[in-house]
Amino acid sequence: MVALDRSLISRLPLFQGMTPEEQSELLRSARSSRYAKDSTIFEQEAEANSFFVLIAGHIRVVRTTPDGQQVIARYISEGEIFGVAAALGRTTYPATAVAAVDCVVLAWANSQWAELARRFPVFGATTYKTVGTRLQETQTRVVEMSTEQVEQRVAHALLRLANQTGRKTDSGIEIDFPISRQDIAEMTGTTLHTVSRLLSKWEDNGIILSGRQKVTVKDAHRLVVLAENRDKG
Amino acid sequence: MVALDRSLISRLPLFQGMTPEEQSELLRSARSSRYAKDSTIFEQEAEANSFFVLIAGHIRVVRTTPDGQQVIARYISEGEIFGVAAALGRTTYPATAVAAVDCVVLAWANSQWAELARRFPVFGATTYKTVGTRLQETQTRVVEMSTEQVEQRVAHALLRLANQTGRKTDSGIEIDFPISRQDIAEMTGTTLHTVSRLLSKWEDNGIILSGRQKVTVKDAHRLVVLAENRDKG
DNA sequence: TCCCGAGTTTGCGCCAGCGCAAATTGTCCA
DNA sequence: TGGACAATTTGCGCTGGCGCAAACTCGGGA
Repeated sequence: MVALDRSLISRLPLFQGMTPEEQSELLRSARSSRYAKDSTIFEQEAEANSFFVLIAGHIRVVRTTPDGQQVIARYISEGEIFGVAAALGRTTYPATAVAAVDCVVLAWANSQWAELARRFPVFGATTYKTVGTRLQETQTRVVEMSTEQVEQRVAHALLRLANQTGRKTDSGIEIDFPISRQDIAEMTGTTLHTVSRLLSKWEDNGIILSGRQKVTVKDAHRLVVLAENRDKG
Repeated sequence: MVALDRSLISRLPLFQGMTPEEQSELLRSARSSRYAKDSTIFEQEAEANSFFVLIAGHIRVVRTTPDGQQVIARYISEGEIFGVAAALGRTTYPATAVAAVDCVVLAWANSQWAELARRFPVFGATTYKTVGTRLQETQTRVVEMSTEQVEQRVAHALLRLANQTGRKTDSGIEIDFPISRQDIAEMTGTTLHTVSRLLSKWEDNGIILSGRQKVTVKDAHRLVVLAENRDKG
């Protein structure tokens, strides 16, 4: 359990449009915890008891196939709600959530969902909207997997990461958490080898900078061209 | 506009748990229409004014890429709600909905959503649950596209169609609406040529029967083996 | 009934990207 | 400071499935 200042959460969009009193009340009904890098918040197939809001850090949501292959469903950023499929009728978590860096998380029991959604309509509405948005995004991903080459998909993935979690540095936009070639492969449906080859090429071309578990986008514009073009780069 | 008997809808799960009076009221606030085979219910990118429930028929939901390629997002069956992404915060439809056969559809103005969800909590709850389920299903599809071979994906797609919309005939389970090789290709991220080759092979092996825009699953069990096996069939 | 066109089948060549293997490099910990 | 290990890079050969092209075949409308 972690003591949380209200100021930590009042900056998050999810809690905008609530009075300070409401924010405090919402906070009181939650329990908060820290998760160390690489620790698991919840496990696929486990009984879903809680839903969560990420206060600080980055979380990787992973689906594992029966034969052990992993696919990254999405990364969760600060202020996002997650583990809610359960609040929408599921009884088990459909994926595993792992802290990509040290994280701070708020959790509520699922049984509180109806009550909270009633008391804080903004909260409920935002959640439904979020789920709708994720459905759209996931369908977009299906379209990409169906119609694009690997190079385009990887370019798209990097651009998305840079937009959502990018941190401006003097050499470009750096992805804000450790991410391996394998991770990128699991986001795009390819192998770490192919990702490595692509990143090497792009680094030679001055489009990105990369190191161990690190990618910096130097020239987003050219990456967009790669992502959209149907020809070779 | 089509005159609708309440008995037409009272059998649908979506309207279970409502009193006959509520059902009638819900019906009165909707407008109903018929759509001929191949006609469009709504178009991708168009302003989203309404959401819908399919009363009879089958609807194909399609996403088109900027360069004109199509991907089938899903098929809608009787009793399902669709075109709701708008009710969840979007202002335009993310896909195009086309009648796969002659259809009967109920429609409500988006502006009625909040009111209806308030008056008929079951209706709202079912919808949110549906969206959650579709998110799961779509993510499953991403996993399949990432980890499975084309043959397995096509087998999975056929099994899903057979389960959801299959009609028992004396020779097996027949998919209940006209579906072309091209359609199956757009569901699985491959080409009609590859689908055709697979179906031919499976027909030779006695697993399916197929004709023009028609597929009948004769031996679902062997299809499951193909869908799950990592080896060749 | 015949004809036309959409839907389907099938052959052939090719290549993007995978699988395997081995070398290389950065990082953390003792 | 020196391993030791994890992450990354890179070479090489192979193949699943795509693209193209052509032939074929239903089914419905004139």
